[in-house]
Amino acid sequence: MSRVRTRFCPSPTGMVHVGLMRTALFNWAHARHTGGTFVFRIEDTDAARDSEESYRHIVDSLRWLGLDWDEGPEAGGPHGPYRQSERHDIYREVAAKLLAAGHAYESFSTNEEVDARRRAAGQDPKLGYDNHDRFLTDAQKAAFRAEGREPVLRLRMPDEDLVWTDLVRGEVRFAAGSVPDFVLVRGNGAPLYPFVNPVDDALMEITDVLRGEDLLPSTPRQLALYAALTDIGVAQGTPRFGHLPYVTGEGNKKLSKRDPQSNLDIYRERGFLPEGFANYLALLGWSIAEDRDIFSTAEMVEAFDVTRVSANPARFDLKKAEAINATHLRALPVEQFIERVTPYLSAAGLVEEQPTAEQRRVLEVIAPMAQERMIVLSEAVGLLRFLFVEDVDIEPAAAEKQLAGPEAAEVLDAATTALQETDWSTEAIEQALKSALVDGLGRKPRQAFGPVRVAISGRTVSPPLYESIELLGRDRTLARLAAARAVVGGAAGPAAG
RNA sequence: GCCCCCAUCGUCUAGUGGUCCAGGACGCCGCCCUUUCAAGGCGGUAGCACGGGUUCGAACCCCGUUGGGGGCACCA
Repeated sequence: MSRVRTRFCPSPTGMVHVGLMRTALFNWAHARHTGGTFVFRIEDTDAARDSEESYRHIVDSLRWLGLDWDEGPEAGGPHGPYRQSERHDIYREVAAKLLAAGHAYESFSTNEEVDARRRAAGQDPKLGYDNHDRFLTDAQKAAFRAEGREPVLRLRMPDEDLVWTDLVRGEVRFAAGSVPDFVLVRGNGAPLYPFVNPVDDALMEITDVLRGEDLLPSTPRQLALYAALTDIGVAQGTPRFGHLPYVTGEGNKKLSKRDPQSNLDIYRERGFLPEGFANYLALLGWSIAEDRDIFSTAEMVEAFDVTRVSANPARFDLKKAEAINATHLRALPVEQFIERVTPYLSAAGLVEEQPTAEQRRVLEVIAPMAQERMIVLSEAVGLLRFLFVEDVDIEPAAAEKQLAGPEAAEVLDAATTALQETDWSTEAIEQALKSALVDGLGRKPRQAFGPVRVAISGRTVSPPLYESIELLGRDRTLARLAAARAVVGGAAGPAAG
């Protein structure tokens, strides 16, 4: 068997859909697993909707996920150009051959005429084109042209069942006659997707076509086209097809472009790790083993087998995606974690783009503790802000929960006293607070440390307390205790005095 | 309407005739740990859509029903 060649051929319109990236991932993994070639092609035959911006966006998304292509835009290759907008001469030539060989014919019927004929025959107009123009005489064609009509080019469908063995679904069969002759080229000469897609696949010698289930009903037409292309020497044969299950959203509907959940960018922006997101995407229809669902992209490549892809639609489950990502996040070496989190902190104005030595020091200490409290990178901003600002804004909900009543005042006062005197090390701070609050005041740990945590971080969730206080330094810590003390109100304590 | 695809816990899946009174993960619930919240550890909840076959034996094979989804353009 020849080397596997897969392709990813999006049309650059609008945003990047997670389902699209799942398709890219599976094609890529299949090529990599088999030691084959991954081809990237741009299907920009619709000038009205395609945009350069969208093209850049797709390229950027592929790179983010780590999906590299062997042939395609910016990589070149022996079968270029890899943008359909630059291949019109090829399509024109192939169309002419198909017409000359009798596989295609000129069709002049308008939709209205087809409709009328269906109705007249007592049939449902939804049946579509009726192959009426298959055997038009030259005189008839000339007459239509004289009327000013421009024919479309249609493929003559074979008179036999169209069957293939789908890589993920097994045998699929469409009965002879159930698919009408379809349009290859418009009246104005513009080639259409059902034509150019197989032509390019044939010319680029694609052996395995993995695509969305939505394209499954068009496969019989492609099979017929392939047969014709093979006959005229444009194709070497018909590729294998594998139809990947839908990615669905809430309910069971296919995740639409309009659903915000379908936009890859929101995951990138929230700080999903590419390897974490790819891991989750892979789980949408594929599994690596019975008892495991965390794996690297390299491990996926090692184990991927298209044949084992599920035919069931897969619901996009944000919770699970987050859990998978959190696992990858925690597994990151600290250095890497810092590197990845820094752009988020810097964008929020908390650290320099190149963190200063002091910022760097703080990050190195806090990173391991922050890492296991986060799901996505962007959460670092909220979690670590208190370490990089002078004064902290206390979240209203946190204040309400921990800074109300005389108990809170007592705790803050005692903590202030204790921290004024102690040595400034994690251990000393721990000792000072424990003896002042737990032993001295007789508070349960959660009541003792809750108010202090809110005072210093402004939130009820923060990295571990003693380490945080140490990093903050005595001055800022005392100032924040005082500020929190003012929020609590009531009897003046030592800090307010 | 026609054609096609799909059918195991709420969700994603493992399972390819016996080792399955169905395994894992997410979620949810409980417990432990504990300096809040997490994380981590332990445990629990919950499923083979239905009906017929085939077979000594069916989650697995066949047929049907029901349910869900998708496609039926001179869009891609």
